This record gives sequence, structure tokens and C-alpha cells, in this order.
Amino acid sequence: MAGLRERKKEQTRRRIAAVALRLFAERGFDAVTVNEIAEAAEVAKVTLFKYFPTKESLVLLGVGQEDLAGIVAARPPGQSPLQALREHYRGFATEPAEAVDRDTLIVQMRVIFASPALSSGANDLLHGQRLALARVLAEERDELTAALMAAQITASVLTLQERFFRHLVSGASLDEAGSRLCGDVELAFDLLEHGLDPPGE
Amino acid sequence: MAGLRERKKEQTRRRIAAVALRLFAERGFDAVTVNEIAEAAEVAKVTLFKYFPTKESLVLLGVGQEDLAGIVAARPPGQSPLQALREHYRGFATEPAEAVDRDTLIVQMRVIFASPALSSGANDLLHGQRLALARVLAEERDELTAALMAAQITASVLTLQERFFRHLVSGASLDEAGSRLCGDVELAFDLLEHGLDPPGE
DNA sequence: AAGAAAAATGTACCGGGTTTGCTTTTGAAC
DNA sequence: GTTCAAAAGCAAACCCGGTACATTTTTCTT
Repeated sequence: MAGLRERKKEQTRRRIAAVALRLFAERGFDAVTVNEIAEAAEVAKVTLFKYFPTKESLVLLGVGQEDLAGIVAARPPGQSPLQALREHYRGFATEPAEAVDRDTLIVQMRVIFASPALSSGANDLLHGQRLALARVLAEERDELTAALMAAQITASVLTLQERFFRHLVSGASLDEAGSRLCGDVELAFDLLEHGLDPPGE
Repeated sequence: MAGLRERKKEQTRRRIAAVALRLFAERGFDAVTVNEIAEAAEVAKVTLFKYFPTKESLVLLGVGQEDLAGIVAARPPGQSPLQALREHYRGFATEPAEAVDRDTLIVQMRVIFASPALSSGANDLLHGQRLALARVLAEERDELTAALMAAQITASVLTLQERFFRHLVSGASLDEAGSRLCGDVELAFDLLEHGLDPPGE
């Protein structure tokens, strides 16, 4: 099943991504050409583009994408979408880390935040999430409400992510950032559930 | 004050944008090169890029950008940000049209929706709005709440815009789309004010 | 009419991404 | 082990968006 071919491909893919991330971190996204990356990774440019469709994807394919729609679709019966998401992010905030290497993740975030092209690319990725979430939500309510809910939720989650990673990038430890995130998550979901206007503000 | 120079510049700018929009509408954004546009508008490519910094901006600079932060900053004292925005969009939905040519606007929207590159570019424009709005809101509340509010609001407004224009593009009259928008605005701001979860759903 | 400032231009160039046509490597069958 | 098809890799030329440079044309001023 895991033939030599597959292993070599995976190895090459990792090497390319690692080299690219290192060069981007050293000199900035815009100051590195894909030719340099290909050369440093010892592949042809055309091969690089067979693994990664764009220069941006060299970084962005590495970051784990959430699956908001999946979380909502798989929630236990009787639980509201917001409750399901709130608990998911509660878990995320307390749990120390995932399979990904933390140092690598931080470097990725630093590189992404430092480059407008990458930030905007990361933004685009959330667009698909929004549509998928809207589709799931639309099964139980009218389309406009579903679209608005999805829009508000993804926007809030994006804000949380940005603050979390920005905190991390600016030198905070993972535990520190996580515990701050804990409180942030509660606030964000309270606002989503109860609205922006109430006097309890 | 309005010398020959200024008039000619404005004229050239309009000609370039009009030619570009026509070609994009005829053959799609990606299938038209800037060389073709420059040629058809009878300017050099370099000149075109002096007027419009990117190919996307040939379309996007034409669409009127809202100024959410400005609306909130200029609201009368005692009015909440959400009230101010709700009334602004109420006005927008009932008022028949603005200075812009409606047919041109519809073509622009059709072109934008048909091209991923342009849609994502339009999305980026809202990012600046979000930051500006967050800054204004942060004057009266903590930063996280301000950021979350700004995110939810811009996301909702974007959703409204999308639905409005999509309705228009698919053949609805301006009055028709406007009256539907009326109801949509109320729902969107109700959700923002009172939250997504309450039983009144 | 003269000359400075602004605008327009042609050409050459850069970098991201694709196409084409060819060679090498791998996996599987005999 | 040989053979063969599929997959992967490659070099080079190419397309397109965008920029740098040096030059020329147009407009404004006096």
C-alpha cells in the first residue's frame, strides 16, 4: 500500500515545502522566487508546480484547515450549531497541541502575517468554509438566515484565529496563548448567541 | 481649475475602464489580456498601469465602496453603531439608485461574480473596511469585542450585498431587488442585535 | 516663442505559471 | 531477470501581468 513511489513523493513534497518555508522565513515571501525554491529543493520548476499549484500554496497547504461545516453536521442531536462550535473551540483552546510541529506552525504564521498576498490567500480559504457551513445550516432554516449565520460565524472564528496566532507570533508561549484564547472563545460565542446590542456589555 | 490636462486624464481613464469592462463582459476576465485592453483603448500598456495599478482594479475601482467606519463615526450621539448602520441600509434599500449608471453597475457585478479572481479581490477590499470599523468601535469598548463586532457586521453586510447583486444580475428589476433587500436588511440586523440562538427563530 | 512639468510611449526585463516533448524511474507481469 | 506501461521528472520555450528605463510628446506657464 505504501509503495516506494508514494513514499518518495511524500518525501519530495515535504522537502519542497520545508525549503520554501525556510527561505520565506529568511527573506520574506516576495523576495524569494520559485526558481530559487526549486533549485534549493533540487527539483525542476515544473515539478514544483506539479506538487503545489501556486506559490502561495507552498505555505498555505501546510496549515491545517478547520472544517466548520463538518463539526456542525456531526453534532449530537439536540445541540445547536453554536453550542457544537463553542465546545469544539473550547477543546482546541485547552488541548496543548495537535500532530503538527509547533515551531513550524509558528514560523508559518509569521510568514503568512508578514505577507499581504498570503494573508489574503488564507482569507480566501475561509470562503469555501463559509459556503459549506451555509449549506449545512440551510437544512434547518431559511437560506438567508443560514447565509448570515455562516457569515457571522466564520468571521468570528477568523478573528479568534488571527488574535491567537498574532499573540503566538509575538512571543507568547503556547500555554499563554491558549489560556487567553479560552476567554476569547467564550466572549465570541456569547456575542454570536446573544447579539451585539444588549445592555450586558 | 479643471484644465485641459485634468479633463483629458479623466477621459482617458473612463475610456480604459469602459473598454475593459466591455471586453470582460464579452469574453470573461481571464480570457482578456491587458495588452488587448490597452490596444483597444489606444494607450500603451505602461500608461494603462499608470491609471490602474492592477488588472483587477480595472473593474473594482469602478464599484462604489461603502464606508462603514465613516457611517459609525458620524452617527448622532445616543445612537448605537448597529442602529446607525441599519438606518443607512434601510435608506439604501428604498432609495431607487445613486449617481452610477445602473446598467453599468449590473454588468460590473456580472463580471465580478463570474471571475474568482475578481470576487476574491472584492473580498479583500472589505478587509480594510473591517479594520477601520474595528478601530472606530474600539474607542468605546475593548479591542476584542470591537474586532468581533466589526467582523460580524462586515460579514453580514457582504452577505446582503452578494444576495442583492446576485438577484439583480439574474434578471430582477432594481425595484424588485430593492424591496427584497428591505426585508433582508431587517433580518440581518435583527440577527446581529439579538443573536443567532434565541427561540424567536 | 521658450522652457519646465507632466504625461505617454517603446522596449526590454522580471517572476509566476503552463505547454510541449522527451528521458528516467517505478511497479507489476511474466 | 526481462519487459513494458504508467508515472514522475526534466529542460526549454512560451504566455501574461507588472515594472524600469530612457525618450518623446503634450500641456501649462511666462
